[in-house]
Amino acid sequence: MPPRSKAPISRRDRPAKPALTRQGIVATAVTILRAEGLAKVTMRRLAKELDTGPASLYVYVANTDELHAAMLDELLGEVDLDAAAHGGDWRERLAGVLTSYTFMLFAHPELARAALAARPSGEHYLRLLERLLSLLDEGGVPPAQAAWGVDTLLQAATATAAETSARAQSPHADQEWDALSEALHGADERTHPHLHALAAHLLGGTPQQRLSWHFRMLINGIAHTPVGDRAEYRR
Amino acid sequence: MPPRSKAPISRRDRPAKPALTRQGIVATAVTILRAEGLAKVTMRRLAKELDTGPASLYVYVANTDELHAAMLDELLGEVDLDAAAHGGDWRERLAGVLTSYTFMLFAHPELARAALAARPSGEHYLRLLERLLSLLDEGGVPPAQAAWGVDTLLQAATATAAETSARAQSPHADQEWDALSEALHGADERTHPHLHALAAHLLGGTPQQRLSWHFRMLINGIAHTPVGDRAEYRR
DNA sequence: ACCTGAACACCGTTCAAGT
DNA sequence: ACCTGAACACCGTTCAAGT
Repeated sequence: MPPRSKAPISRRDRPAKPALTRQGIVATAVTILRAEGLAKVTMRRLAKELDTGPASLYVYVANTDELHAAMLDELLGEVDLDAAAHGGDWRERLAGVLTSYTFMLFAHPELARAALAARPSGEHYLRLLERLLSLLDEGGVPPAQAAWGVDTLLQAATATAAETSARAQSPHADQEWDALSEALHGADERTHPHLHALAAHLLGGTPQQRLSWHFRMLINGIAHTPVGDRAEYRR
Repeated sequence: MPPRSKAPISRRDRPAKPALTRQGIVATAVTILRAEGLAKVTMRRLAKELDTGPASLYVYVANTDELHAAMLDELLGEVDLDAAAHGGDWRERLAGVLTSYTFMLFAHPELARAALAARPSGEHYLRLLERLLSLLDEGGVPPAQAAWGVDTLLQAATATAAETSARAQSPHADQEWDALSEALHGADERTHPHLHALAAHLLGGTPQQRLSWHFRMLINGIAHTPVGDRAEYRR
């Protein structure tokens, strides 16, 4: 508890200004994120919201990247760790948790990009890791593979959200996708035979279908690829 | 060839200012990137380098993200498409190309983050896609799996570079990694049994070992996971 | 130790006006 | 059509000085 304030009475006409805390800063940042998006969560704006100057924030937060990581951990609290728990096998439940994680990032998409730069290390992140590891353990996946595997699972989910978000956001992103689509459909059969033949497959499928295949594919790969120096492939 | 200039002679004391072109803009951007990093590649700085105002660039480039994508395609020309071609099987050669791609991004790490937001669609990108598809075809991977698979392979490589880059860059990044390391090693055995047991595995391995396993794992997964609505897992 | 005002050194993008 | 000066509306971070 802080000592009783010695501030002069002349401060009386403002509502009691709450003391700055790391928690309060992060909570306010998340509020702005939900209401106006990550672009508006700047040190200056945050300071204004907290009725102080930007310099004051640096007592509690090292820099913008660290702030983003802390915000992500806060949001990780929303992830449903028991998604698809209804009697499916471990793989379905694992995919369910990952899908819940991905959808959370879809809802706050700009944060996904930031998440690749600065991974969170807060309690919600640890809880998520623990849950993923327990599901892999349940499936009998060897510990070394499981440990490296969770990293790749979260990376895939985060990167997918980061990609999808960017496209959904800017009005220019559509044009870029069109450019790729046109390039693939117009691929020269002689110089790029595979692109030419697979254009439809490359661009096909709904985001949901591709995400679902992606998780299944990773789970298969993780379960069947031993850690070790020598390259070992199945079959 | 442009028409002979009608500019008045009074312009004589400057070295002939080259006409703006998209190619020239991207080339200059890459030069600044190599010399000073992506943070210095701003519209204003680029304009100054090209002896014009920032507004002029918007005739050729829609926005900063699009510029980044074009720069990445330029750098993609450096990727060795025949890496590890010395008689290894298709999987080793595939991993070799992906490693070459990843190392290129390690050298220009900030661009990797940007690459997730705006995928390139230039000739070098198409060449890379074509090569990856041909190797998967050589391995007999079914077309639908190969098409979705290349996306995940490039995503994994790009995301890995984006993560690694951020850590290598900021002086604060070390502290963040330490925070995660400490959190994992200090995980409570009762509440987080798997984290506690696997802390060493989670943090272990060299980046090279993990990357190599990652690619092997993906190749296994892609080769053995059929596309389809029903969840199908091996074994 | 914690907090702050002010400053430093910049940004991306738009738009009306020119050629 | 292409190009531009100027403006709009901002940034992150540091630091000396205060309490």
